[in-house]
Amino acid sequence: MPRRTVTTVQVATAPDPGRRITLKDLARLEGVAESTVSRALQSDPQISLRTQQRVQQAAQKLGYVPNSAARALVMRRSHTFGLLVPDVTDPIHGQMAAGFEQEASKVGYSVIMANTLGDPATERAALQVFVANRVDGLAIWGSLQDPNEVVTMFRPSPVVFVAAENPRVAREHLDDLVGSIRADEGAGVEALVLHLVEQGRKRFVYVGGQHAASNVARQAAARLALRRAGVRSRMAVVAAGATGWRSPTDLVGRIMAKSPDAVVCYDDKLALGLMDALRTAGVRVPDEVAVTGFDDIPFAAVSNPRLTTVAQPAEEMGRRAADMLAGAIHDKAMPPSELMAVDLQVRESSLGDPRRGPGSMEHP
Amino acid sequence: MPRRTVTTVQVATAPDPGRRITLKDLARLEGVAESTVSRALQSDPQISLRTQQRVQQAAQKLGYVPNSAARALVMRRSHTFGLLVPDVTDPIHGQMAAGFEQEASKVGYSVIMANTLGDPATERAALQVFVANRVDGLAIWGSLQDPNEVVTMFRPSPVVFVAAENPRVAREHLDDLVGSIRADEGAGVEALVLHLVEQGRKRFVYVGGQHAASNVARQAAARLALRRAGVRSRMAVVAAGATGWRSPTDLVGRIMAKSPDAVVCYDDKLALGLMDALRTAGVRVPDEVAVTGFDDIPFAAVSNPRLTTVAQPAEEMGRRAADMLAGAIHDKAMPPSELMAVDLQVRESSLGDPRRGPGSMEHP
DNA sequence: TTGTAGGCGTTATCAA
DNA sequence: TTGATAACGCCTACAA
Repeated sequence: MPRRTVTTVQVATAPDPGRRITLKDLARLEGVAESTVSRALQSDPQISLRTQQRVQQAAQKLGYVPNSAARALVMRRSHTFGLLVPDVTDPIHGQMAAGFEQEASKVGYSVIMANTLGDPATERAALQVFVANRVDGLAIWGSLQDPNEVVTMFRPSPVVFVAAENPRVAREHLDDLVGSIRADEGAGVEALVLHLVEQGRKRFVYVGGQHAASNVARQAAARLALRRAGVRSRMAVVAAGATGWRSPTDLVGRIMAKSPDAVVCYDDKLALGLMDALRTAGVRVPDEVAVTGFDDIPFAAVSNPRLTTVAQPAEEMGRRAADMLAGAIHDKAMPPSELMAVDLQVRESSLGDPRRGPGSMEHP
Repeated sequence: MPRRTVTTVQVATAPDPGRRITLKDLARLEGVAESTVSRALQSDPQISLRTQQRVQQAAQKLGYVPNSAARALVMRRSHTFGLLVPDVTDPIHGQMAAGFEQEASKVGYSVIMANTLGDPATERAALQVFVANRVDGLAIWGSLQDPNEVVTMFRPSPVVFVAAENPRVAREHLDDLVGSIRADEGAGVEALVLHLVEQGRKRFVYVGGQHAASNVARQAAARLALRRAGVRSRMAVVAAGATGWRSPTDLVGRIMAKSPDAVVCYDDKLALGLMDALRTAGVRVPDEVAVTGFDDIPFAAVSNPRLTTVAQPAEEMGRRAADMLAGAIHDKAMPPSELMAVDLQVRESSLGDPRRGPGSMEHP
């Protein structure tokens, strides 16, 4: 390769290669004090406009990026939120995480995310990491831990429990550093059950998921709604355990043993998997049994048959969580609880009257 | 409430309420030097076992958690990875994120996550946050930015591009701070096309997604495979744009205008949405047209008909990304590129020979 | 309008 | 085996 005349601009006091430029470097290079640089970068009006511009331009040119660890240390603010979810693989958690991250970054916070995978030890470890990082706020979707402990652990940072139908959160009204954001599961399940009853369904099976708290809530709500609707026959309950993603073939037997005409599932994943298993078993949905879900993940709208479900505004809930945290940090207080409206999505999987034979919906 | 005898252990020099206990507090309380505490907590063998235990117990009891900002500052290590994904709402990205986070935390790193939502400005902002946080490594799924710039920006921290069929990444072989993890899309698409051809399919339409690079790659691979398989008729291409989640009804017309008997979709989301739209339009899958996806998200296995697709090991790819970063930090070098095997999942949506009328699969 | 100095909570290098 | 002490990079009184 031929030699060329190269004009290399050697920076005066070139910092170690690989070392990132610091505020001090900038100060030295511009011949001003560190504090001046710091203030100039914050556009502090007590610094002359000329200096501000000069410094800012230099910073720009040299690619200066403030070190947030240093800043966090002195400001006692990490500008970071923690986010604890059971499993981002689940679309509903993904949506929540996306909404949370989006809003957080909009209001100036970055987010450290952790998956618990339903493991208490993992969750404890994650919480530890969050305090080590001195997160300014924490959002938890379906904690396994005792909320009291968590809040105490993070005091004085605010904590918001999302989708927490956890009675402990609601009841104990800890202090104004705890918030909770819930979807109105009761109303959702009631609307769902009413719809099914209107369609002539009578023999209900509830298929439970693994999330203890909200599972219990939905199940209880279903039972209550049935009583209110005047359905006399007892609702059967089948536990799905930790399965619930792919076809839960083994469930079909247990469910069909109850000879139901409506199967209310804990969530959409479970319902979609179940519909697949039912198809394999030769059980027609909705003609023989109606199947419903909860969440309204995107796939519920395109399954065959399309899934009747209760839409939970997961993304919005994530956004609100971030907002609440930011608000709490600013105002030093938080609304203890927020209830989000849910929305019944009636689709093919629950339509048609079982008494009148095959439903009117086509789903070739 | 009756008064009770309460035994309150008043800590000697109680720190400000709300202030977290520091190493200095611990030192004062235990009557030793800060450095001793620091070493004791690290189980430094040059500290007597007795002191180690004493300090560790005190730390435990007082709930001391080291401040990672302070540590990061002095260690010049944040023990943090950055993760940039287009959209965690997408199961395939969620899986990748989950795998990445899981492995990262296993090897001692926490992860700051950012969604770009396909917006270049958002991506730039996120990258800025990552350098501000001095992440020790960065994983990017499908960057919009110029890889060169990104790597320069983060030097000397390693960067790995995941699922990057980005020619710039592959070609330029920047330095040993860049890695790339790709699924073998070419092989996957080829297997897929061959399977379709074997089933007697002849008239192909490729439906493209929005991710420029890998979309082009899959499309080219499909065309090549067809040629190799000796199919003479030209493969038509339809662009799906940014839609692709819910039923892309408008696509159906454009696709069916080509009167295909096989529709190869960019990914599963698109394929599942399309199958729904086809059903609405009265087009039978797979009898009239076969439909295939890419990714093998969980829902592909339970759709009706179940979706033939190419399984991409997203979670594993996420884990490998974290491993590569950790390895690179340790060894100061990185494998430039890693190719992961994909796996053709033949399911109902592509079965049956269109020449022999309705396929043998039932999907009521 | 700008500079000086102290400290945020750790780790690491010296001495003792 | 343990203690002082100086960084790490930044912010903010307080001086000048």
